[in-house]
Amino acid sequence: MAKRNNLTPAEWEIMEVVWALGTEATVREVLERAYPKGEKAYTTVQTVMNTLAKKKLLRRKKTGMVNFYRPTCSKDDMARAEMTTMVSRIFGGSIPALANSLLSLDDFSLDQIEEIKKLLDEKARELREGDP
Amino acid sequence: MAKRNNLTPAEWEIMEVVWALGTEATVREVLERAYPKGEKAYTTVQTVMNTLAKKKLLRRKKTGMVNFYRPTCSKDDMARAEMTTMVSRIFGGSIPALANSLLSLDDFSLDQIEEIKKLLDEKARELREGDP
DNA sequence: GGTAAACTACTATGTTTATAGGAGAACGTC
DNA sequence: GACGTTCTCCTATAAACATAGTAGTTTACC
Repeated sequence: MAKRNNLTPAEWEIMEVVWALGTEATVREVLERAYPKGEKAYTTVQTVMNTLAKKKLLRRKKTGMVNFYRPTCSKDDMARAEMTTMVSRIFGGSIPALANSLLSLDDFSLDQIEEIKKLLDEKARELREGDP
Repeated sequence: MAKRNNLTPAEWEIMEVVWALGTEATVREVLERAYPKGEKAYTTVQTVMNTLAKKKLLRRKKTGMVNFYRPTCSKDDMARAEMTTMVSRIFGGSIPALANSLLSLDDFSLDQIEEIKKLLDEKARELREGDP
């Protein structure tokens, strides 16, 4: 597995847009999508995207004079990585402990609980069949 | 000013120990518990604890010449806050989305699934009794 | 072929994080 | 009552983060 790269809030904001844009994106595209009212400068976005490239979360390829950036991993992958970090830092590696905290976040309806239990059963079945 | 309070890794490390120590703690106690082999300097721990006090996560009270620090919130509270931040930043505010990501973590075991199902049952019982 | 637009690369500033050293005050002990 | 220990407070450094300006290069158009 790759190395431990956690994203800053600004980096997340940019990555969200890159993921949303699909295959690849230029600085200008990201800028216009993320900050249509000019909330950030072109060069700011550029700098963030370059540090993301340095962190190997975007791959940069120049075509003509323009750099195209393409994500090296999916948002799901990144989310999982972030979750893993959180589980280990905050919940001592215990996913149930996180789940417990999650349960107290919001009031869950009985329906939601049932639904999650179904998901868990499904996952359990997968696990049993996957490596018996 | 808004209460924008997320903990850095170093701050978490210190808070963990303070919580573990119980009611209140001095810098030296935390130092000895957290870094028994002198991995960090006394003043480093002190600085972190002071920034935690500035962030209102520890309350500082001087008795004689010694400062005693006591947490202003529980670890659970803090974990919840962190989770909330994460849910909104990464999962667009959707707890189910987070749950889904959680389920795809690869070190998810059958035992853990059982444990979480128990938690869900408990929560469901609470809901039925508390909210008829 | 000159000019404006868009782009890149490099650099800069201010802030936060992480770590720690030094000066000086208070306390216990002999 | 001087001495060493332990504490606080203030200050300092280096790295990372957030934001952006400048200079110079390429392209597109008239």
